[in-house]
Amino acid sequence: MFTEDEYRLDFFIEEGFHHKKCEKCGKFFWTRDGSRKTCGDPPCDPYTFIGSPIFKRQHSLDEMREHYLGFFEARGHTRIKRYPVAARWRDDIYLTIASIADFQPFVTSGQVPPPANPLTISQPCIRLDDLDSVGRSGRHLTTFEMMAHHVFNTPDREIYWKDRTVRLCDELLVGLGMDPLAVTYKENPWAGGGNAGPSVEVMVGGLELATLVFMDLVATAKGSVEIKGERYEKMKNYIVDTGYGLERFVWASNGAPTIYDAIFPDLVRQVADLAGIEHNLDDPEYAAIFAQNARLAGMVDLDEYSMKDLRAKIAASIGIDPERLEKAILPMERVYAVVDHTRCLAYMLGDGIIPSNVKGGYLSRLVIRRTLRLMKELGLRLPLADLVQLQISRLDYPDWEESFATIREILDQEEQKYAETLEKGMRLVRRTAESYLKKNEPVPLSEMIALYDTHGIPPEIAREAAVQMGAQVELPDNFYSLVAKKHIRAEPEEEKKPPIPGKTELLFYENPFEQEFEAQVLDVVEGSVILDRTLLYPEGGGQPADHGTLEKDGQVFPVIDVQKSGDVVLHKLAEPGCLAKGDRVKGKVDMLRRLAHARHHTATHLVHDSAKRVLGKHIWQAGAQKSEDRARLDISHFKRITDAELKAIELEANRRVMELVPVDTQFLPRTEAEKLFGFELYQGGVPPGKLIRVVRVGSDIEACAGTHVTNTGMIGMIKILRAERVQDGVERIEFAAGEAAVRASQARDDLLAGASGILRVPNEQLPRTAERFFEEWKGQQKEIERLKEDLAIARLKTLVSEAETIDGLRVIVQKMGNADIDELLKAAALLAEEDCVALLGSRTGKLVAAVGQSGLSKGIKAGSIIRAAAKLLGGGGGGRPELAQGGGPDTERLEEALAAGREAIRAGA
RNA sequence: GGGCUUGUAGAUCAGUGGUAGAUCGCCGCCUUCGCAAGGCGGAGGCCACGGGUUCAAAUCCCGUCAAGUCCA
Repeated sequence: MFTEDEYRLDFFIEEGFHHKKCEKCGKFFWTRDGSRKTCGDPPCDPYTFIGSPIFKRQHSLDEMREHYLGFFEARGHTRIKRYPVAARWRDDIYLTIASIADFQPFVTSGQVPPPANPLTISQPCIRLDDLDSVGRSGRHLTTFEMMAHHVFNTPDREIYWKDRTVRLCDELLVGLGMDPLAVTYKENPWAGGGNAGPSVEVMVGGLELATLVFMDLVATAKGSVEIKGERYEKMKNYIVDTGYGLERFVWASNGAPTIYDAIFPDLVRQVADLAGIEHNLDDPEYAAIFAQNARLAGMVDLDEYSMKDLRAKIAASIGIDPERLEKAILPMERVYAVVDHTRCLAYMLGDGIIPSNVKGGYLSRLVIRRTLRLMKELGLRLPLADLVQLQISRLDYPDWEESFATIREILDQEEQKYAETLEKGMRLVRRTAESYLKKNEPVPLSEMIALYDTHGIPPEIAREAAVQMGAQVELPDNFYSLVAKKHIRAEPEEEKKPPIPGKTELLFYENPFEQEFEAQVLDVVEGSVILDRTLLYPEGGGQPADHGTLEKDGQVFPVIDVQKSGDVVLHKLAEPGCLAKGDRVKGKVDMLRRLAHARHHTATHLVHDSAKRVLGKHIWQAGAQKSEDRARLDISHFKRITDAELKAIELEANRRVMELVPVDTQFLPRTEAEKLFGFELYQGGVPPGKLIRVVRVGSDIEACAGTHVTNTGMIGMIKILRAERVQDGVERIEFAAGEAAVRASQARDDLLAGASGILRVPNEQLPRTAERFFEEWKGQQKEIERLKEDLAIARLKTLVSEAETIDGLRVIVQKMGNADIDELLKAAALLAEEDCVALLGSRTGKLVAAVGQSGLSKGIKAGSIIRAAAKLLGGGGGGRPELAQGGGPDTERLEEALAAGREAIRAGA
């Protein structure tokens, strides 16, 4: 924990702040108000700002954002554009959950300089953790803007630290008209994401307006500071990480009963109107209900508190019937949630998150389906896309309006998909309910979990349908946590190897087609050779490692793998231990392999660019892998790529090849590159480092560390092989480039030639002929069926006439030549209809027995006959009493088998 | 990335190793002035694909493809 000194700032002393301990929660805080006894945070203090705003003037979201950014700009901060809500630069989170997330991990770790220092930003963030509380608590949002000022201090240069941070915050608040006595700064150590530090929560009127974090600790095994069970030690760099809730500032400025009424009153009104709900906050009695609801909901954690208890408490405090309260408030809670969720969707889809059943896309689908359910409950009949469009037209992002046609298509499709899922689900529910109804049992919990977990039917909907059919349903309150329990499992801890120190000079960027180089062995680590310089490309960015050789004193050692670790390149030799530290070697690159990789790599950029042209701007790379003979590119797309689109992409890509476009590569400072080209640079992930390599092929510009050809003409040809759907929302395009493309085309020719050769027709007639053959084959199959039946009928007379009489029954035991099992079955079944007992066999080792009415009444079972007979063929058999089949491999013993069968019949099997 | 589920007639689904079924839809006939309903008859299935186990696979096992769903 942190000592009091961590928080004893000059500012607090100069301003005459009192350092106090909260009477209720025991936490320490700073206040100008000598009479204050509590920390200011609910539940120690209730909301006081509802109906009596904290600030002197009411602000809209845009006004407040501008005021904030302008304030910090005027005080030496550089204004930074927002980052996307899809955190594509991170592999640990899907959504941007805080402004500091923009700068993790490379800026916070010091590997990359910040875009500006100090800086200010208003970052839209999405958090779905409290989804259930949105609309109900009066304060939870899925989407909010975190306004922030950040400082990245280094050992060489401190810009400012705790004191100025708090001063700026205080100045901002007082400047907005806050009563200086109203604010408390509550001490609350912060930890998260492997970092920690002292922090203060800024509380006014019971509302947490901001959190000021002083990140100066990093998690280590043997650190000297312990916070929340983890050990930390001091970092060299220390970071001011602030977060001011834009929406809360606006709420505080107008004192509306809920945050939703404060930040988008117009949309709340519109949606309420559409749902036919009168939402008149000018009515004091009505407004009081919502105000009291928000005040009390603000005091409790909804997760731990049941809605029913809360409602009862609120109803009691206002003095109305809980049912009346519920009736007044429930529809509005849904309206609030719909308005919030549609704003969330505007951001998600606007920033290119394609709904899917996995990863980040799943989160957008989750919100979509939740919103659709809410809309249905409210009786809203309009398309979801219309509501999202309202949100988009309200936000100042012109490019979203441009791409709205795509967003609408995605939403309409999702709406339809969900309707289908539910419809399918309802049929399943009805079948399930029916089967339990028959058994006179309630539908068990395990079925309800399966319906939700496996088929996506929310338990509430399932129950309603089942109850309608008269079935009982078992559905406990903690349903969702029971589902969650099914999924819990331990995360395997991945051990990260520390990077190897040192530096290998990379020669392949400057001289992409040099084949030979000289170098010195710096070290040998675990059988891998580290050189001071190399032409061999280490695996990375979906491009496999170069192969080649290292030569010393005329001895040649093949290199079978090349990997990067930190700034050094490790060359793995086929026979380790041949080279030692200090050796001078001559290296050589396997140029054919390298060229194949380079062609595929540049081709990947072209295919990506062409896909964007053909399919739309929502296309993002979701992964890529190259090899010598093919490459694959995964792209985000919301429906299957059609054959025609695939051809169009192929043609576009080949046009770029034919245009002989030069491939331009250059190293640029990261910040400058981002400014010039935006986040579209980062298709293949975000590389670390101050300088990033920008590869430009015509209109396609990407950050990429791979080796490329210098002109698209060198690719020669791109042949798309196929597209497959790797997940909902992600399509994979496989293709070959250069020689590999030629070979792939030839392989297809071989397929075609092989097929048309068999049918002895020219290629052009292949489809027609294949179809004719298939149709004829089907027809002949039917004809054969019919003939077998006719044959069986024709034989019937002869067979019946050869019947012997055993124990008063007509018994037929016969060989039927090469007849197959179908023929035997048909014949035997017919004989049974004639009231015979039949045992028929064929030279193929198949046996069929059938027993007619009289035989059955004597207790003769076809299965027993078959078992007795088939045993002699070294096989087995079985079936029903009236018809059974069997057989075995010892076909030459058929006579004996039939005889044994006859014996079985005689014995009354 | 992990879990669960599904693929059978045009549609919805039965079918737990032994001759592939039901309902709706479709076609024909009967009935009717005509339509709907009804009655009788019929067509329509590489049981997703490829392997394996077995005397025998829609059914069991493995893989591939297609799809649904929950979670991180």
